[in-house]
Amino acid sequence: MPRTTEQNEKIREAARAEIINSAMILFAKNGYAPTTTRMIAQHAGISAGLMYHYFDGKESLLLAVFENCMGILDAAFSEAYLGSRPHERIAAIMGTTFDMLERDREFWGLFYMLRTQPAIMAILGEPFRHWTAQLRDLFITELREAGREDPEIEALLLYSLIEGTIQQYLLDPANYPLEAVANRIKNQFTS
Amino acid sequence: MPRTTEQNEKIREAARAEIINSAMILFAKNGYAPTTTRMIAQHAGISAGLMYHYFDGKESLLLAVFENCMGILDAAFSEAYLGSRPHERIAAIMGTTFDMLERDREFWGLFYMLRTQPAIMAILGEPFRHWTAQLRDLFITELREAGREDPEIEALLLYSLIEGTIQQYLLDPANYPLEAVANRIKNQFTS
Amino acid sequence: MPRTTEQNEKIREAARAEIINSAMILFAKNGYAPTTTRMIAQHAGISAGLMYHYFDGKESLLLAVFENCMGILDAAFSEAYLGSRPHERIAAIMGTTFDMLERDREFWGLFYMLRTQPAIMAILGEPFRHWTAQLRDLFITELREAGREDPEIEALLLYSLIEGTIQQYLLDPANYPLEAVANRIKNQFTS
Amino acid sequence: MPRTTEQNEKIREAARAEIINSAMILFAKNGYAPTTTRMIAQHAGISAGLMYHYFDGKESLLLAVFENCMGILDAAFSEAYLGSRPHERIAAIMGTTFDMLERDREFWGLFYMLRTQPAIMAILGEPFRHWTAQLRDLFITELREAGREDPEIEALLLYSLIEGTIQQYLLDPANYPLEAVANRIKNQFTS
DNA sequence: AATGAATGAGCTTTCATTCAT
DNA sequence: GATGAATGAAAGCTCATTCAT
Repeated sequence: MPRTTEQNEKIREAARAEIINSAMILFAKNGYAPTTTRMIAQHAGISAGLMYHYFDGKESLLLAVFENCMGILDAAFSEAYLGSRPHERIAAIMGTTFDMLERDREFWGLFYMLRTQPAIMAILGEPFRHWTAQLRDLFITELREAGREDPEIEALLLYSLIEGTIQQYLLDPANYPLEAVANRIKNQFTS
Repeated sequence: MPRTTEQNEKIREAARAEIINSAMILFAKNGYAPTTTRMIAQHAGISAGLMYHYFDGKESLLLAVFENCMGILDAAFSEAYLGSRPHERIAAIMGTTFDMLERDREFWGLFYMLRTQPAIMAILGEPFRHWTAQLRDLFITELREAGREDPEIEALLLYSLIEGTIQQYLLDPANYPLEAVANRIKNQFTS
Repeated sequence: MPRTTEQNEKIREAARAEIINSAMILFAKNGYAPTTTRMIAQHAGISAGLMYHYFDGKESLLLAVFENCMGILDAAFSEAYLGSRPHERIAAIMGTTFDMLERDREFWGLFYMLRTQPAIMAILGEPFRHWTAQLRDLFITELREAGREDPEIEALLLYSLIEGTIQQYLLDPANYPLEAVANRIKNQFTS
Repeated sequence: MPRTTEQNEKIREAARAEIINSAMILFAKNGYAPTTTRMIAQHAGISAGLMYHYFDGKESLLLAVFENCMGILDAAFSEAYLGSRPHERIAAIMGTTFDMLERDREFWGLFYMLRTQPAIMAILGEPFRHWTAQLRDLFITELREAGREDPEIEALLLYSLIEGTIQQYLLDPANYPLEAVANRIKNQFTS
């Protein structure tokens, strides 16, 4: 008895997700180039060839991985945004960010690994810049409404602080006083 | 009659430098893995095999490249440090950093590309962490002498600001107001 | 629909055998080092890469070749042993050996080529010494039961005669009176 | 002051001998293919390029090595031959052979390694066969003069015994009763 | 005679991808 | 949808050999 279209769709979706998930884990651990498609297939519990039913190739999978990253961040930031009141949004987003950072370092390692690769940015640079701009605009709006002067520059500073902090934390998580730094940043921008 | 040791030394030094330089340019442009040893040799104007007279292999060359990067930064920062008076050192180092950034984006792209690659940090992580710690200590000393309270945390914030700013500038150099941001940071930490 | 495990097993076994066979022929003809993996693949009628699905590398293939050699000899000697009565076993084994020698010189050329290579004996020396010892013990038992005095030394002499004869035959098969020599040895040890 | 022709000749001869000697040692230890010309040059204490003033290439050096081997054997056998009386020559040559074997295993390992290599025998097979024939003829003459019947076959048996014994000794020198075997062979052929 | 920097062909090996089943 | 045998381009690397000095 052949499967129904619906069942097939479910299988497809689950398999796709599993492949992306495996790729994320392995890319984060080893980097993009050193991770072979076979490693991904094995980790996902499928055969080497099946990957090509779901993705056009390794590069296509990479794109999906990056989109997945941005999707995860979007969801988290949207939730933080919607769940917070005006003037508290920056704090909410920062809180979410640093919570995620502590919970899932690999995710952020992957994220920064991807965005510093020339080959990857050549493909994904534009969507990423757009995504960045949106978040920055949100900061600007919040800072302006909070009555800060020069909110454009302030937003950039805030963005730099967050990114820089993430990177330094990742360099040596055991010894970095993430909480103290996070609090200091929050105080500075949400007074 | 064979060349003198001195002549050979000159040849060797020039060739080594040329190879490292070519590798830096190509790694910065394409990333480490996508850059082949043949590409490097061709760019350096030498044969494919000669690279292996000078380096044990591609990984060994990468190490040399990273050391070269740190050497360049050390030289620049040392000069800034020695050429400035106490209380002005942070400003001097920041000035040097942002000047270098504008003059040679590729260099910084390479630098951040290297330090976000798991495979690379597995080799170079320790020296890099050490190097980072030294710079941070310099910041702490300066901030303490300037009478700032909590200089340890402040130093981390400063470090984050600089790193984050560099990365955002690199994401979209044409539209990033580097000077304005740099000035703002300087004002904040050298009041 | 994918192949069944059984089908795959058949394919694998056939391919493995074909690769080993090709390697034996080419190693025998050219020696180990001068035979390239490409030559083996071409002779086996497969692509250059497929060899690496079946063997870990060239050295691993060499090991398989040697094991195959010993397996062939074991099978032949076992048959000779089981098919002969006590006191006739030495003659049976010698007969088998010299028959094989005339039928397949390359096989023996390969065998002696392998066991005189230092790099190869570094890997295969131990199993080979063990294999040799077993055959010698069989000789000793037979000679003792035949009532010869000093069967240990006699066994060594017999072994030397057989090996030395094989090597001299291989040096110039057209002119070597193998049969006469073989008969003489048989007479000497099975009187 | 330039060197005299004579001095040059001396230097040349010494250098040639040193290169051959180094090659013998390294070929014996590693085999022909795995030994690089650089290893030989280094062992001989000369530069990589200089070897090509003395030999046309690696293969040419190999030829010289084999000729050197045969020369060493010739010298030893000639001495044994000339220093012994008729009817004692086989004993003398065997004595010399087994003495040399115990004193310099590597030499014999090299010798058998070379003569079992197809690539080498393709070049050196003919001279070697000739050399072998001469020794065998000497055996025949001696055996005939000693009144043995069928001296041609006896000579082949003797040759086989000697070669086979050498090879088995080399396989496991520590445990092989060389002296006992040698005595037994001597008794058998010089009664 | 002597050096060692330089060459480049060709090696083993890897791996994204295809395809018969 | 699923398998894994098969492909072949291209990678890193070695090494006999050449050549300017």
